[in-house]
Amino acid sequence: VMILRSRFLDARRKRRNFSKQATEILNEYFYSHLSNPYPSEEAKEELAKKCSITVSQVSNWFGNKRIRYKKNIGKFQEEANLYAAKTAVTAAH
Amino acid sequence: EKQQQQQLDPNNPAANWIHARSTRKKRCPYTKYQTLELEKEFLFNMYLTRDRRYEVARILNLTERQVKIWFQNRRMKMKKMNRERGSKDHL
DNA sequence: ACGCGTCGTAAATCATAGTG
DNA sequence: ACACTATGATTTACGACGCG
Repeated sequence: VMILRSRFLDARRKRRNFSKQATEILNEYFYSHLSNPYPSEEAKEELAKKCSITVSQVSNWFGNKRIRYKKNIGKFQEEANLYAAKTAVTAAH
Repeated sequence: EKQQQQQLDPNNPAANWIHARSTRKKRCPYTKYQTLELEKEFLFNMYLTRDRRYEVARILNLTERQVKIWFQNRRMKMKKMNRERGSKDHL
């Protein structure tokens, strides 16, 4: 019984990558708030809803993104430019 | 004081959100045995008395501070699990 | 002031998914 | 099939703040 339980709990680590659209939304927020990429609880809830993921998953995503971005800004330069251009177009309306 | 730059420029690392205390101890994963014993203790009681904390720390060769923090983290984990278990418990 | 509580996070690590 | 990398989740360790 304990074995079955532990297997079930370990299954939490079974994961699927987020959808392309979800990643798109998260990246848009991240790069448009690059000076302070810390969404409020409310912002997290909104992002979670738009991405169809949980608030915890949004927190995980930002935690991972911040540290990985910081660790290698160069690697994300292209991505940063892409989203900067995208939000610029959106802002231009 | 530090001066903040703009975020509009992609060339700008835009980094005031770089914390990291240099004095912070590097995370060291606990052994299977340590974790198992801590879990058993947590099952017994979610909150430690000072005496139990001293004993657990001594037996597992951890500092009292590490044990205290482990319990704090464990309670947060339980809270998170309950939160997710409550919103939808199908299966 | 002390000391332990929660909350949010950094950083490292884990485990698996994705890719060439 | 098999390395190797990307990515989401979990695990230690604190800082900030609250309360008795």
